[in-house]
Amino acid sequence: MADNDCRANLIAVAIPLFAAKGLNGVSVRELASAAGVNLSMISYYFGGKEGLYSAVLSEQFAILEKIGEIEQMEIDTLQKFELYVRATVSRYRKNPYLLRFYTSELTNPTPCFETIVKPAIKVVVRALLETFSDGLTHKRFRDGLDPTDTVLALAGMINFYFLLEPATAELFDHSQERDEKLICHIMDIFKQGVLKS
Amino acid sequence: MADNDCRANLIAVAIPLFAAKGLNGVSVRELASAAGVNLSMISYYFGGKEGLYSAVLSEQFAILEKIGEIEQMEIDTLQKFELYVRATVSRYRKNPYLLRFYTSELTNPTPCFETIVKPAIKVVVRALLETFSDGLTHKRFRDGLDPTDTVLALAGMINFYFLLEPATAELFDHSQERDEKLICHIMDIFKQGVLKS
DNA sequence: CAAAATCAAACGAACGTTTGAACAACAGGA
DNA sequence: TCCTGTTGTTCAAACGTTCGTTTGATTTTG
Repeated sequence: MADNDCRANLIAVAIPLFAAKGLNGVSVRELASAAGVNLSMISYYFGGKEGLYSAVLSEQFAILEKIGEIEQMEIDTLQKFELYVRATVSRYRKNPYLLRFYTSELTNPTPCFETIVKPAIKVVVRALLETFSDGLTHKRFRDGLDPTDTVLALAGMINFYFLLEPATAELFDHSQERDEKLICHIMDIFKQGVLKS
Repeated sequence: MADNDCRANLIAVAIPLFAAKGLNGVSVRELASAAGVNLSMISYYFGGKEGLYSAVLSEQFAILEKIGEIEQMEIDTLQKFELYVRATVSRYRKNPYLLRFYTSELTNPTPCFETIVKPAIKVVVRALLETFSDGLTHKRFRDGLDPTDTVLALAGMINFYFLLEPATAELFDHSQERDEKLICHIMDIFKQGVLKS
């Protein structure tokens, strides 16, 4: 077995298992046999099951930090918001497990919530809030909008769509082919609402 | 101890415990000692830990079924949507644990997901979809809106706000006093969007 | 006194972790 | 080239603990 195959294998098989069943739903024996390694390797490389879980979460949420860069770009405010939506969709497509860890930690937090998840979420929220205040100074928005409610509304629209997928897969078409339409619809509702003008 | 105190006590203490830690995160000993009863009472009354969890979920999601009634009302389509948002907010305020079970089952499903959670979600989604098609026939909406994306957008805005609370409580004011403002903001964005007209 | 409810105790199974031996790779000294 | 000691990995086995459930006796109820 090559240099870090054992360690890398464990992380690779741990991602879908932890995502599907949560930290308490997977045993070290299940993880080890799925990776084809001895179960003591988990303690050897990660200091225990929670260490492996923590390593998985660090890797997963590192991707999320890049959202902060959008705010720095020299583009229109609404394009920034659209970029955020597009980045979120492609992130969930590339990594179908991130949202599971995301919401699992929100509802049933482990020690990783405070150290890994919460800071990552704050980075995203702060970037969205700054983008909104950026749009306010450019007078792109109508009056009376609350910054918090507005950015959470946008984030909610896109995140909830993927969160609900396990329950509504038979009801709706959640396939990747519809993503472009979905993005346009969400941005349309965000920008213009649903009323007849 | 009165007639069903033991059984009722177990359900009462199980709600916050299961909501916070999930099915696998709570032990029967923790449940029994929190309820002040013998741990064998769980098997006696519910046939096991999963039976108690199933009883809790049945009770929690029974509340959700009432959403279907909104669609039957003889009011304006947009008032129906607002009623849905208001019912959702007051439901989460009255029962702060429902959303935890909701999202916990979505991300880390137990056997209860197929039997209890999924059907309850479908009832809500179907009611929202019918309300939307109701609005289409009354020509209340602008053209080109996708039914699915539109109702999921509304549901996402309101649900995500509460889902994110554990992570953003220090960043935002999630207090009950802001609920009325929140509802108005969400309905405003849903109806008119954010752009300057 | 029968039936239902409650209890302390024990059950076997599964849990996460640790142990000490076995193994591989590789260095420097003869 | 061979030997040898070291270091880093891997392994089967066992560790003590906790798990969910069951048992059989005891108490409460009608």
